[in-house]
Amino acid sequence: MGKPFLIRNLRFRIICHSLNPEPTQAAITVTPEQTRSPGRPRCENAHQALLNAAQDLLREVPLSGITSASLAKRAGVSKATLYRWWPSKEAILLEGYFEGLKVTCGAPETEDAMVDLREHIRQAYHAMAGPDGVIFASLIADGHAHPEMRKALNDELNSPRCEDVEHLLKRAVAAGQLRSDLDVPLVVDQIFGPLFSRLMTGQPVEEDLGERVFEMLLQGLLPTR
Amino acid sequence: MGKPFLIRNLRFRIICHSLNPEPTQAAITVTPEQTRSPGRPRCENAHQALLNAAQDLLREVPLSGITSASLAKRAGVSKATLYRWWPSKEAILLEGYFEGLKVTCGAPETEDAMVDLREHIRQAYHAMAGPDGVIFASLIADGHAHPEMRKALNDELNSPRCEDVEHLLKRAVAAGQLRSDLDVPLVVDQIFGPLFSRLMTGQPVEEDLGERVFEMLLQGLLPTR
DNA sequence: CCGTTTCGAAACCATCGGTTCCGGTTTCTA
DNA sequence: TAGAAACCGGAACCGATGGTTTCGAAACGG
Repeated sequence: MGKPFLIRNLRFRIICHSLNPEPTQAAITVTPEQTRSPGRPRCENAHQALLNAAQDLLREVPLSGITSASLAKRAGVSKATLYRWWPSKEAILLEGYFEGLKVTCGAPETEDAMVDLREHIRQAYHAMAGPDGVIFASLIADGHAHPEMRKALNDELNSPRCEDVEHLLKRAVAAGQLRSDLDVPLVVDQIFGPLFSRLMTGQPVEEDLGERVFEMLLQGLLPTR
Repeated sequence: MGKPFLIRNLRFRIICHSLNPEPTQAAITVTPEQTRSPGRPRCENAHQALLNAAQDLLREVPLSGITSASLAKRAGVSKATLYRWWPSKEAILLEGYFEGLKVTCGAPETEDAMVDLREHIRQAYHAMAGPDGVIFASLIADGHAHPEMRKALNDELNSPRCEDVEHLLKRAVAAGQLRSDLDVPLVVDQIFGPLFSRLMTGQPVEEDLGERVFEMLLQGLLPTR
């Protein structure tokens, strides 16, 4: 309950996310080779095996079917070890998920904010089409029962992504490419809202959904004036 | 797992929903007084007490904190009785939730489809501002682990509401009040998307969110031409 | 009075998240 | 070389929970 919810670290901007095989370079560096404490050093194997197991299981079984025992077993590690390094099942699953994210540091900002915006949205939606979206949805759903998890997901994924889009929107407004009286945060909700509604009600996220959403948003619903 | 997921009944169009005290008239009528089977008659008290307990607990404790035991205890009823009439905790919670919905059969269709649309959206968002929205969100989230629950929620709440809006949209299009080339289902996602994104990420749903969403959708993001 | 169905209480079972204990191992330091 | 310190795996363990079963008692109709 009141337990801390530590994710080992991660400090990078995530935009397009999708579970991918190659691990990211997000390892801790606790002051490089500081007075190494005595005793047997932690077995990095076990650590990585657990994180890999988390990623694998997230892809293979529905979140509700993953148990602490199955995690440990899959990693070939004892449950005790798991709980020595992570405070909860959610914590390790989330860290595994984060570790597997494809970190695509958003379209490299061309001169045209609208181009960036379009590409950004396309990528975000694209990453959520298919099984990866279902995983993300499960985690978000689980956040309802585990506030720390929700916070981590918001802080590390949702908020950064929203801020990026806000930034692009403001650029576009400044360039006169969008209305000057936009309620920017609301536009962000408009952009990603359909993604959530699809994911949370179990409807499919088509590949081109993001583009269609954005196009419709731009034009508006009123008849051409 | 493979258990049936029966909700006693309910066959009404729900538009604006929010837990309210007065129970709806949704009782079964098994062919009025058909050959009454022998044996002790079921205690309607216990039934209603359980449904009430479900509604009360949904309002008082987070979904994840409601247990089958607490339900039974609150209703002053044995757990065995609960499971005699409902196949799972989720089933009774959902039925209790449905029973408590304020059934407001959508704005009585004026001549102006746009007026109806606006009112419709306003009501839907209004019902989700505040604690009722959190309850709905919890149930949707829980649907991720319980497919039958998701289906029930979609069939009884989400889909009908979407169909209503689709209908209104088509009317507005026919009346020339909206673009004729609209992707209607996508517009529906646009309209309710922000509601989901707010609910699922734990952000507040402001009272006027629906109106703002709709207004922005109508105008579009492009500078006035 | 009997058969049938319900009810409540309590015991019961399996699962799961999480902890604890123990014996054994790997490292550092003295 | 001897601790001390930290790690590991295995297994027992705990408490909570969803769900079931058993049993005796009530409520009905015939």
